[in-house]
Amino acid sequence: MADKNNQQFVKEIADIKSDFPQWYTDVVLKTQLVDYGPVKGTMVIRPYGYGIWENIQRELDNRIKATGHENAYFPMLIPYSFLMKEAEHVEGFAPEVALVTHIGNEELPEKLVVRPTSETIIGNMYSKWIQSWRDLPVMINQWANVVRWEKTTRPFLRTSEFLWQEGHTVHATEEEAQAETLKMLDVYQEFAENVLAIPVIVGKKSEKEKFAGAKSTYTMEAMMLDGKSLQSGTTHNLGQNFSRAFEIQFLDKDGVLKHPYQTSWGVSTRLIGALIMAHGDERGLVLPPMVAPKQIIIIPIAAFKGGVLEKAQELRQLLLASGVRAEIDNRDQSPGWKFNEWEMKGVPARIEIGPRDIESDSCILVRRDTHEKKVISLNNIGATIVAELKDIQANMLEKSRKFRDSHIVICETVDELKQAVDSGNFVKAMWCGSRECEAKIKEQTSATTRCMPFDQTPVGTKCIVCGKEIKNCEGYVAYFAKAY
RNA sequence: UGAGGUGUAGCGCAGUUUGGUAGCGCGCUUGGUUCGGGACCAAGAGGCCACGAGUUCAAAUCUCGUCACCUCAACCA
Repeated sequence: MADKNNQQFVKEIADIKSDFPQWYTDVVLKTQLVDYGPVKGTMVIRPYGYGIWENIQRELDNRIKATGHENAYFPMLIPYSFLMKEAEHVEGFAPEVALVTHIGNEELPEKLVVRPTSETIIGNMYSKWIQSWRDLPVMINQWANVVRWEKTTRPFLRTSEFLWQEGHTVHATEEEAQAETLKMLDVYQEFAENVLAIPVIVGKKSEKEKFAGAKSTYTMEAMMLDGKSLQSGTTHNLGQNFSRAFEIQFLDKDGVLKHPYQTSWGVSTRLIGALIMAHGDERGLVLPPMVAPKQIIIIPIAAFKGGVLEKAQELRQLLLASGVRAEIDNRDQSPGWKFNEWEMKGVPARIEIGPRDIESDSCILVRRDTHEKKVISLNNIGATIVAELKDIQANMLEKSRKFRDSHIVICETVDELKQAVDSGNFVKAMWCGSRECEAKIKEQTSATTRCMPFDQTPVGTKCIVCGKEIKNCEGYVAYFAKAY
């Protein structure tokens, strides 16, 4: 386990703001969340990193089921012809799909794609499953891996293969589909804020940024510590695009054969990247208690002295009984070494227990988020720790929210916008909605349209680019930022 | 694909200018002393110097070629 050069690591991450991607990569690798795979852009998620994903999965799966969805599984290999059925979809995905063309030495009669997303194969099945209005809605979710051959990759943020959850629903009416699209965005937002402690900005994607094949796409955008935006989850209203392409039809109550309306929505292992970059500090990761694989690490001091280890084990049992994920680090290393190791890995709090504490029936608690150190009594320790973890979770969200809110700038000119995004801010501005103006901003500032928030209270009267008057809902309030 | 850079021990690097047969730090192993913020002593293990072909008595080092990776640009639900 203890096989990394930590001193070097601390030096490397000393200046977090000036070289964020490097810091990020180092944190990811040195904390042993992930390893590079043998194929370019693939990653091996190590047990500690996977532990985070398991907690994310559990919490999110509960929420997905609570909103009426069921889990299912569809094949990884999809006939290439399926992908071609929806024009925008194939155009969007074809450049980055991996193809299976041979089995052994024999060429396949039809190429297969390794799924980049499952709308097509699921659409194909839905066309067989759905006949009547009584079959609707269909509310299915899948936990799976997908492959997208991006040109450049970064661990967790953009990898050739990643794990995700994709929901695919079918509804009788357009209204129901739109309601589902917005409901799942709500679920994602609540999850991001209460579980990941990451406040997000939600809204609608521009035409340019929407999902290939969707009628409209909604997003939650999270601000990273360097002021760049990370698209952390999306929900799509697919309209009838796929139901027409895959000939999904149902006989409605009125006796008319209709194409149903569909949605899809997903979040991925990218969320782990979001956690790292939204909460990390100069010592490494900071994980919110809800997703931390270990919530409390107990470090025995002078464990070779009689009674210390026994006391630590007793303490751990008390915490386990209170539902706290607690572990003892009894490795043969100095205490200081262990403190740094577990801080780097982001464990929300640690407990030190040594001969002095045992005498006074207490222990020392050190929080990862505030570095606060205090003596706590061993009496009723389970309840004390549960409350403390709850406070850490809340404090992390609060801290992130303050950071985000203080890095949103309202701008009225492109120059202002450029300066603001260059110094690590999100920009809120008026936009006429034209593709030309959107393209100009990207060209001149390298910032992109992140979303049009639901709250459209105007922050000006003219388009930030072309200066056109915006009135009567002809334009939008939009967020702009550099993005990962 | 455009421009630049790097390949030497598990990780990070020095050595290349001026050719002489392999080094440093961390990590790892063993034994001992330690343990409340990255402990110390001693003894060890570990390398086809990216690959290939030249030049030379002699190549990590010089020449030519190949491959891989990284950064920036471009691309990126």
